[in-house]
Amino acid sequence: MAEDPEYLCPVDVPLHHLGGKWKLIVCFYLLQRPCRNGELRRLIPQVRQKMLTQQLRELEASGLVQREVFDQVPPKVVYSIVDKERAALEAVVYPLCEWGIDRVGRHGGRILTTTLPTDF
Amino acid sequence: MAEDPEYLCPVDVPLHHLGGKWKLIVCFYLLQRPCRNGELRRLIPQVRQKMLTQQLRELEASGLVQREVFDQVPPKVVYSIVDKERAALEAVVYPLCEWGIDRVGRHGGRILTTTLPTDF
DNA sequence: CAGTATCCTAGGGGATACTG
DNA sequence: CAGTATCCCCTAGGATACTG
Repeated sequence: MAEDPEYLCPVDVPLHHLGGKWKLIVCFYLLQRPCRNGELRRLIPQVRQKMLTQQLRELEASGLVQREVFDQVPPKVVYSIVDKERAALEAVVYPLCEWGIDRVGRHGGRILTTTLPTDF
Repeated sequence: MAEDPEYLCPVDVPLHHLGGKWKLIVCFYLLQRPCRNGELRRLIPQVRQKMLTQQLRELEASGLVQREVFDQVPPKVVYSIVDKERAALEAVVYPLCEWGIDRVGRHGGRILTTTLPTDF
């Protein structure tokens, strides 16, 4: 995540910005709608708070996710996809989703969550 | 890489099969044309032989890459994308490439290799 | 040429506890 | 609620050497 890094080839770029263990999953959910910290934790039960925070910060540093703090008690923080990056991000995440769905169809496996519950 | 794994969400699937440090990069080059072991090593100078072999084996296990051995001296081994998976793989790798190229255009950075030299 | 076989370490990431 | 702060483990992956 250096200033002006050199990438070996084009796919190297997304690898640097989305390569974390949880980043794509977080983006998958945030693309559906903005989420609070606790929502993301419930959507991704296996992730630890530390990791979630870290990955969110890195996505923020990449300019893909924005963090909005509401100054109130109890605290409220909402994460969302940066508007300007949404289209580009969708163009990369959706094909990944389709590949995933297509693949389990042809090779087996089970996908637990495809869409995000609206009232989560 | 279990038999019939459970995936949290659709992007989780590509994460499991393409999530290695070098897999996407290897696929990027193999999508252009079949390559020998040594070619891949020269194309990806940072990768260690051990890692290259390991990632290739995992791609093979995922049914994405096939390994052809020519029984001759000196040995010749050619890796290539499995025909049936090519279209699906392209549908996911190309958008990643475009995102990469688009992103360095808008945010800075330098991509060293975009296309593979034909006579490599 | 195309790999194994060892050895080893950095840091990614888990668990638990605490705070504004 | 939304996080830090520690501690610690483990394994992905690096370095080096050897082989059919």
